[in-house]
Amino acid sequence: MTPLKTGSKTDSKTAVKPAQNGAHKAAIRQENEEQILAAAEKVFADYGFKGATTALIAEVANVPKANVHYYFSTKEALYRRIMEDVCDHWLEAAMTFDNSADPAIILRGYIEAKMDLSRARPYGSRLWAHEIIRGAKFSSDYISTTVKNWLDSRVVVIRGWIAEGKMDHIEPYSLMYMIFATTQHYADFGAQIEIFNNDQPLSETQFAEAKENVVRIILKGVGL
Amino acid sequence: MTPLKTGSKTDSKTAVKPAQNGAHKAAIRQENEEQILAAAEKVFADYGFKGATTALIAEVANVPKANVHYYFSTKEALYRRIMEDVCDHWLEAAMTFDNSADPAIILRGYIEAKMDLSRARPYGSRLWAHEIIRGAKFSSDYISTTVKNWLDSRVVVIRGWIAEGKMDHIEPYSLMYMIFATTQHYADFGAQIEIFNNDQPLSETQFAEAKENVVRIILKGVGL
DNA sequence: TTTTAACCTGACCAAACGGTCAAGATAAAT
DNA sequence: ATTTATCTTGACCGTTTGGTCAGGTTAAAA
Repeated sequence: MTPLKTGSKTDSKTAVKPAQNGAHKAAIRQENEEQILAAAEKVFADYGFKGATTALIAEVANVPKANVHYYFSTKEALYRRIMEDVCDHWLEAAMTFDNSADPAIILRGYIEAKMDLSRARPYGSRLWAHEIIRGAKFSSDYISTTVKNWLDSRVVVIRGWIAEGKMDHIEPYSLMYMIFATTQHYADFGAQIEIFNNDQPLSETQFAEAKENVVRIILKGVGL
Repeated sequence: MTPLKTGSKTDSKTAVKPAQNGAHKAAIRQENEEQILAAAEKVFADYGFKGATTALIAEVANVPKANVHYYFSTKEALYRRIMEDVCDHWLEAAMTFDNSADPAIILRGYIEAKMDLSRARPYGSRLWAHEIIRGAKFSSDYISTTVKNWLDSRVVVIRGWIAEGKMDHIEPYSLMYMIFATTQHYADFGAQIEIFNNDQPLSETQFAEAKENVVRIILKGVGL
């Protein structure tokens, strides 16, 4: 049933890439790390840091448990590494919220970017949810510096729009929390939405419509 | 430091209530159950089902671990019991979404009720979040029957409003998901909001303002 | 007062936990 | 061909886990 993992993997590798200056070893490392990281992201997203087990991560990654510890010294190191990845992706979406264009265009772009991120990397969003629900033990520094600075600067931008009469007088933090909540909801509560949708995941069309609805309600809601 | 728990508790009880037909025993049971349930709700909310430990629940409840198992046979039984309580409270809030009045009044009432519930019982909201993030293992039946029926009936009501021209043509599910997400966010992501709020929990005034902002954005956003 | 039923809990257990390690396998460098 | 460095993993270890239980205490009933 189960083929000889190491053997077959090695064979296919050497067949494709004939040992060019240590490239094979590097490839092995990269592939295993990616496999373990992907598995860990899923398991941590399901059970949180405490509830996740290295044994399950190893099983999902399809490697022996000892190999997980060969590439990542501890469970916490693995968790932190994944949190970094999640934060990097969040920052990418955050970049779309610049100050170079029309408020409606900026907000629409940011909401759509966050919704797309939720759909593309639901495990990352859920992992973040676990992290915050538990009290942001590992990431309070990141939130109170990077994220808070970013958020506060966006709040200034929004206050500017309000002062210029471009949108309604809405407390910017409330608006941003609303965007956070709504966009991440489609990842974090995906299981619930799927049940409501007659046990079917949202289709691409449905998701696109949901995105458009969210954008429309929020933009109109703040007078844009 | 620590007073004799059983002794002092018993004394105060007998002093107040002189053994009227087994009332004392019943009171002990009720008090212990409540203490354990409150502790378990907090611990499960922090760590989820798998991550929570009966030892920690016992510690928070200030009873020996064996006593937890005396009142609740298994960890799962305890978890299910708390989930029932959470669902009951959710149903109460759901009741405010009836069909007897003006759409704006109904939606405002429902949003405010959900926000208030989030603030009054944040642990319940977080527990629910854990449950759904993990894939609704324990509550998929409840969601696919009770909650889905309720939601579908509300969707019909909203479609009625749209047909009558009372509000914009918005996909009702998107709107409801938005309300779910936003109202629960203030409980589930309370730790994050607290950091953004300069490490201070939202004051009553701030929370009231947030509530009003949410109501205004959504009502205006759907054309009410 | 005696009996009975409920409550209480320290001590214990098998299983699962995160993590270690020695010994072997593989591939790069010499 | 040999050495060296990296990758691989079954077996193992101390701790924590959910759950049990015998023996005790307390309060209600007889």
